[in-house]
Amino acid sequence: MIDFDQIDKLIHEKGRLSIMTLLSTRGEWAFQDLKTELGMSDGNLISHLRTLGTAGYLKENRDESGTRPRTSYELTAAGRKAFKDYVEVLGEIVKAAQQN
Amino acid sequence: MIDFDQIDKLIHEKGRLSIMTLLSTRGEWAFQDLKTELGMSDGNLISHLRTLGTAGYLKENRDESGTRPRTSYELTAAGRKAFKDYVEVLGEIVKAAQQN
DNA sequence: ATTCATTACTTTGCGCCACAAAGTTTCACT
DNA sequence: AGTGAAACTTTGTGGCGCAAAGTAATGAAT
Repeated sequence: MIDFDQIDKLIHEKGRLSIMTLLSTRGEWAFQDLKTELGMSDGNLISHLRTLGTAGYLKENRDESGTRPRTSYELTAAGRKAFKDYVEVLGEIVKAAQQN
Repeated sequence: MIDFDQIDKLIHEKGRLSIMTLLSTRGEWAFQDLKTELGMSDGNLISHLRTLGTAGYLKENRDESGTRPRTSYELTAAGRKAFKDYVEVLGEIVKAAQQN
């Protein structure tokens, strides 16, 4: 049987799942780009980013050099690993569902 | 891009996802069997079943013939369809994640 | 020069809901 | 008769997703 308990609750949520997926497919994302791409409100987005950051799944890179500060985000090694493990479970579910 | 908005929130939750997966792979499940298999508390399990039932994703079959009542659950056509759609999105995420 | 808009966030607050614990009822066994 | 367990149901609470409003700092318009 699939071990549903090993589903990472931090990742298994629409908002954070979409963030993790984006970050896993492209190296770095600026806050505004994430917001535009995902259509999330500022508050919602930052709270999810903070949750993932606290978990050690991503790190923020604040760029003060330009005229405006720009914060961008990328996955840490731990984040990449956690996402990989999570996706593995998804794969099992997909496989199980196809056998009916 | 993957359309995360089409992720069905009713299904996208550990407890209900595990229920839907079980029901999709085998025809009928009794309450007790689900409980044993998933290791969920009675209250949690029934509340999820109720949520899925209200959504029209499953129907309960109450069997009064035996010495004790036994309620078992199975997916409706709508439930099967919803789960199929949900799994499709999962498949896209898995595919996207493998391309890094 | 000063208002207005926009970027780039942060803080606050509400409302829902996952989950467990406790309650209920019906049967079985001694 | 009394204990125990199966088969649920109800209740309560803590946590969290989400949006709306707030803040600060820059840039454009008049």
